[in-house]
Amino acid sequence: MIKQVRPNYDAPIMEKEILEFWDSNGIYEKTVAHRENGEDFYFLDGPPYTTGSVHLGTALNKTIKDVLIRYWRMRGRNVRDQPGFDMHGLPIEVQVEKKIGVRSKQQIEEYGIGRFVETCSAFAKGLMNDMTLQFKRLGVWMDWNNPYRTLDPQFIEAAWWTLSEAYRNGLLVRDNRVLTWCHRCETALAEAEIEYWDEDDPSVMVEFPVVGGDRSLLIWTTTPWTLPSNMAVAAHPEFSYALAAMETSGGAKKVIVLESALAEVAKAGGCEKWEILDRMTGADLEGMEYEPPFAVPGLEKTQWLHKVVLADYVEEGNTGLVHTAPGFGPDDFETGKKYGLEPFCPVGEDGRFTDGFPMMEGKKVRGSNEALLEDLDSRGLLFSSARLRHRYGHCWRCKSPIIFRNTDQWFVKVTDIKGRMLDEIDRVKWVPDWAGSSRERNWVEGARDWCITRQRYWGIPLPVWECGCGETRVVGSFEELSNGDGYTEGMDPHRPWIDGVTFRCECGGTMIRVGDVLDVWFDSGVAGWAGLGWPSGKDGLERWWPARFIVEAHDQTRGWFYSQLAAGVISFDRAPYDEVMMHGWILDNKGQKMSKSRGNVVDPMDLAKDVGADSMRFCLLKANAPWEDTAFQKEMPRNARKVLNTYWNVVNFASTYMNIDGYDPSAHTMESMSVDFRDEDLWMVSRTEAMKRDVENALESRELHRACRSLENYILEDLSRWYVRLVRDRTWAEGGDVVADKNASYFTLHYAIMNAALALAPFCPFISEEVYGHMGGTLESIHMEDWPGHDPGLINVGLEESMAAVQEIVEIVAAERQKMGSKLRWPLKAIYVVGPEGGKVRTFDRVLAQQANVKSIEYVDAAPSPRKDLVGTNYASGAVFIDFEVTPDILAESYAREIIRRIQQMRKDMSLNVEDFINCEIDAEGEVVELCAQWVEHISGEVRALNLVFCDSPGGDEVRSWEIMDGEVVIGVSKAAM
RNA sequence: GCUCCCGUAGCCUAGCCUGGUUUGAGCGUCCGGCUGAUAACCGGAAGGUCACCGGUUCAAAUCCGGUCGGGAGCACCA
Repeated sequence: MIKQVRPNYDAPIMEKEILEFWDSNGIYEKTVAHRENGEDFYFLDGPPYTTGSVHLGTALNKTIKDVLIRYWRMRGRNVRDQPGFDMHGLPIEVQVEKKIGVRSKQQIEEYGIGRFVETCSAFAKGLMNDMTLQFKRLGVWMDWNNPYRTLDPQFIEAAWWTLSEAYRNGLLVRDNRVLTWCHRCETALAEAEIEYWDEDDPSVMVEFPVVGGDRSLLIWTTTPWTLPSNMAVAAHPEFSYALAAMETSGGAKKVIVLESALAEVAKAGGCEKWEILDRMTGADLEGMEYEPPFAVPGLEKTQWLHKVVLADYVEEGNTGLVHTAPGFGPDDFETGKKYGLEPFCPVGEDGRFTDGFPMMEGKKVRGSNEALLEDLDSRGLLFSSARLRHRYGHCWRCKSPIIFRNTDQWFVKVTDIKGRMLDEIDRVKWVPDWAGSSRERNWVEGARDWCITRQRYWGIPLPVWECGCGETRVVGSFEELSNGDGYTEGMDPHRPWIDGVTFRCECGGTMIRVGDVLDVWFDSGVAGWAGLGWPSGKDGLERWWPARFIVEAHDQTRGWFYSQLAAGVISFDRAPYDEVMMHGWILDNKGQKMSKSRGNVVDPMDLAKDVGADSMRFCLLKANAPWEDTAFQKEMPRNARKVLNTYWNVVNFASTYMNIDGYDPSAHTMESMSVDFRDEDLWMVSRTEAMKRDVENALESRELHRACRSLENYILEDLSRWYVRLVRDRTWAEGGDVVADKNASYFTLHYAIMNAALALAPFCPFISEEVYGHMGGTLESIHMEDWPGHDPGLINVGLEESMAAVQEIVEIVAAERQKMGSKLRWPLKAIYVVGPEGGKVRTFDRVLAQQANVKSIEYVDAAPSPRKDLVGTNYASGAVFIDFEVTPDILAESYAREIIRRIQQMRKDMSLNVEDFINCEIDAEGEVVELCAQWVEHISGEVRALNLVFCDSPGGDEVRSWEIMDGEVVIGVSKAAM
């Protein structure tokens, strides 16, 4: 049976009720169970980092997932929809540090690693719960009671297993390299963890006096603090260098620099003239020995120490001679290796000088710049000193400037499996195609070995144990771990507890775990099997793996798309997904990234509170192609709400009258109604089938914006603005002879509303549920329904063309009326449709007459002869002539309709029910009364008046004076006693 | 320097793959209308060098090449 919906679309309240309905009736669980025999479909959720609050981008992300999952369920699939959360890592650690008031690793260790890790864990879980509530409010249906969490022991075991596979295949190695380092977090950082912005730094040229000569090599640097670690000077073998004599502010100098840089160098040194004394190539300089800028006591003298070496990365800028500190520069490190220079790195993990450089021991490196420069200056070695603004890297979490440092780290040898990864990119389906063929491919081609170790606490512990004898063991399961000393059943595998587990080495020594934890980017890379309980159980993997579909924002090209690809190739020699969809970001209205510091953040929860989650979802989806970034405009949610509100109004209209007439949708079928359909009903059915076809095609091609636009167009144009307008009269017709015709319109209206609800269900799960429940849906929830496939046999192109022509003529008539000052309420005498297209229009004769409000329509081959009151207009496939002559009959009908309109307004103002009867008394000028005489019966019928009389002083419950066509009319209305 | 995406009205965009009426919508603005869906709704008007230049073609917003601008990523940043 049909239940009337509440008159106003109050989405926030309605949605809360639906959430409550879902919750207390276990609708989600029942829907999942409903499909348990369907085809298995492994959807894999990319785990959001537990920040505690869902931003618009995350909302879009989960909305896309929810839409597709609901759609697949409607298509009968048994979708695995476990959500995930990324819960380890530096971001949580940094927040916890702030919370408990510590600022360094040393303080954390004093606080106790165990306490610290437990705090991180509890903190992350709390944030996860906050986010879960927000996702639920947005209508996202996932298995919220059973998320995979990267902090779970089972998840950790899966990561260990993957690393042990990597080790077994020679893809996990320890290496000594120069890497980006955060001195505050005291850990290595990956390139992805570095944020760049401008920083003011020294820009200095320093003289390195050549041993046994009167000249100096001139180098340029922006990091004076690396000078104590200088071990060589690099020159390009083919560049041309010059020995030049200069008269500088610091006195007469002889320097060796790149010849082409002489002018710049001289300018920096405050000298206008110079003389070139000699020329040489870089190769000629090789082996030239110089005095290091700082005396470093412990530095072992080797063959190439403090000599000019050759390197072809040297560029033709600055002095052309590059200060080389193998402990602090990736290139320097490589050069050092080539020349047998052991990296000298007198800087600790905390970014302070060690006793390796006693002069500055204990001082922060960047803070030592000035003192070092002063020292150089006092010795006459500072050739020039300036400041430079340049892009500099910073730690993504604590914003400290990063430094380069030479350390031991563990690497996944991505460079060894690059070929396989690229093959897999080709095999996987990417949406859009270029996300894979260009973007992901481009990233993988340029990828370097992946440094997966971090010197921190809150993360998956590196499962590597080492013995002093050089023996290494990589643990791949808890079962293997249980063989260790110090293992206890059910122990938390996090630090510090895991650090207490040791293994007996074959040499008799003790194997101790390497203290590092994993880069959090590695965590989520193994989600595809970690969530399935692998490796401790294999059923899940065999049943579900690999993931059929994943979808994330484009930043995951180098994040999750990549980490999964690498982990998948390592573990299973394939990409762990079949289809990857990429989506864009939600930016602010100017196209800038939303961020707290910019103060331009829009909170999805506010939108849900304001216009409802359905409107929020709909506006995000319809705004743009999913893979494009969207500049969020504040009117977007309001516009989306307008679409849903219009739909709601249609349902309100339909449910009101169907309810009054006791219409039972289950008593009719398309077949049984077929004899009663009017052509406009068949037109509406045709439009409905086309809409379903379009929405389905768009869902299959992941063009969700097109699906939304089809729905919007259907609801606004076809259903609301046209069909409802057409069927109004039929809806309130009364009497036995109109029942069949009315039922045909009800059936069609109901069919349209229900199909719209079904097609809308994945996108706007709340309003569709509410409508379904009120319009006689037979299942407990619309989300258990099957997808409403379309019937091509019901699509009638000819009928649609006819209707389009009629709509066009109605628009023309309306436009011409406006020009002529003729209200739609006043009937027109006639219109003439000229041209061969008349036949098309004729199908909808009645519709045209009614909607344009014309008394007569004539189809003619040629334009009628011109006369007064006849106006002609051309349209797409013909012409229309409108006869604006006002006859007494037309004037009478116009008056009648004006009066009807006023009485209806009064009924409404009096809050009468649609079914109530009234009595009317009307006072008007004699001429008007005369004209209306023949219309009294019609007026009475339209306004449900039992008695309608003209008199001099009208009375009633409500009396009002109106101005109609320059004359005064007084109308009195009373509710009639029944 | 390299790669990718984007550029259509004041704003946000459709159309581009697959060339073909006068480039469509929405928002905003102005004017009007309608109203037994009504704290709604509808119509009309103004507003476009389809970023620019060149090419292919009978025909280019659409295909090709280049330029400029915006964004993202890579490399570099001693």
